[in-house]
Amino acid sequence: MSSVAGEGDLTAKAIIRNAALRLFAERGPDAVTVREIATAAGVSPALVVHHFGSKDGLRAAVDEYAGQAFDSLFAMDERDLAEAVTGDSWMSVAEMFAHAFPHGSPLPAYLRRLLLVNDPAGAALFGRWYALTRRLLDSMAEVGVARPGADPAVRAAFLLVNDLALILLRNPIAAAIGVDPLTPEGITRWAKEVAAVYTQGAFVIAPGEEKPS
Amino acid sequence: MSSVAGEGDLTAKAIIRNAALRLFAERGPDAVTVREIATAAGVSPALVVHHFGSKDGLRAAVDEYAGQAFDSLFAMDERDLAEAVTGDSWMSVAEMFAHAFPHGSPLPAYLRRLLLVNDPAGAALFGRWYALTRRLLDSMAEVGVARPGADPAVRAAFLLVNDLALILLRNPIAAAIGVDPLTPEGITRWAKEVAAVYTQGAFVIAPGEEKPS
DNA sequence: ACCCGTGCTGAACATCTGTTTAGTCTATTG
DNA sequence: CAATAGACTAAACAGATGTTCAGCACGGGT
Repeated sequence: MSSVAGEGDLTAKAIIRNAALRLFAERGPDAVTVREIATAAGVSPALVVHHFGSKDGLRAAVDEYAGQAFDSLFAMDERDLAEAVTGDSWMSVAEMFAHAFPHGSPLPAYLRRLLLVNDPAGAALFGRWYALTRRLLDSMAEVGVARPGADPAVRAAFLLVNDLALILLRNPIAAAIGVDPLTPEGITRWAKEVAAVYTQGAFVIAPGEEKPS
Repeated sequence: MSSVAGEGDLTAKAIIRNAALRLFAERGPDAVTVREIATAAGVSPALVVHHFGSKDGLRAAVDEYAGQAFDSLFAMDERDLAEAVTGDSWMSVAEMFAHAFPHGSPLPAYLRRLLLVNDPAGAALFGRWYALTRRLLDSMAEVGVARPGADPAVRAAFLLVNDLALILLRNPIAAAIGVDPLTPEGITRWAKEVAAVYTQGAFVIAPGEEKPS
């Protein structure tokens, strides 16, 4: 009996990749040894380099695998863009995450690593999401459901990073509010408050009392 | 001539700590070797363990040093809380960061690492900032400059993580909007848009068209 | 003058790392 | 059946890493 249960009839190569993905997401590729990955996958260390050439090859394979998962999410978003514009409300990246990835998936944590380390793959992903956010916001402004704002470039970035912050700071948030915000219950509660702030605002200024500066 | 210039008459121990702080912030403690730190500080590898006992000891010393820097920021915020409540506007953590730490300081990147890894020190820091945010928000609501919101716990977390996201995603944001948001110019442009969203909202709903679900 | 503690170093050590090598097992093909 | 190919492994190897050790320089106290 290997240490991996429930992997079904996956090929050993896939089992190794999955184990690496999970370990990389949790602790980062540099802090994980080939021997650890091999043990987690229930194989010998030599087999992982047999299948992936080297640890860097495995890292690349995991990057590509995760990238495809994120891109499929991205494509789904693209497809529903028109619906989102005319539809009822703002569908956040975090909501899509919570909806698309089953509980316990290592992908949110992997995305966190990707964005916070200065990884070019993470920068590219952020760039694509930013472009999408800008387009979506423009469309919504045309229809009249979004205020354009004085500085659309910054506004789009603001809305996007607010979204990503939920994924990046998932654990501290969970500790603070008492519920994991990437679970169905958590994301519902979170989205409700986000919608309130984005439609009604959070602060009040007496008319004409703009910041002078 | 050592490789370190402008360190003045700092003690060697302090020079080592500063070099370690910078390297840890950039690449993470695990990816930095004792020999690299020693070279950057212009001393021998043996001296760093002579002063700090071990690499882990150095890590702890750097953690404590950075923690004190963050806490001083925190205290400053606490002192100005009353002023902030009655004052003109929301002073974000990011604004305080941009204001308090000179350009090129490794501390923002260090905070990023602290929050990224599931470090208890990072969790504690987040917890303190969260408590402060809640208190601040309550006070502002009493005075009437902030809407309380239906779910104050979530709303405070939302506002806080939006703030931290600016620090965490500094580099991708800079690439997207073309200006580093932690520079004086960047933070001004950013804060203006944040204030607009927080006071006027970003989206419009026709009255009575609340999300049904 | 002597000693002693402190800052500091070069060299060595033990361990852990990614990787290689030689070889076993198993299934498929001729 | 023999042979070939690919999945897989145990053991070893070279390099890097954290750490230790023995000793040097040097300043202050007796």
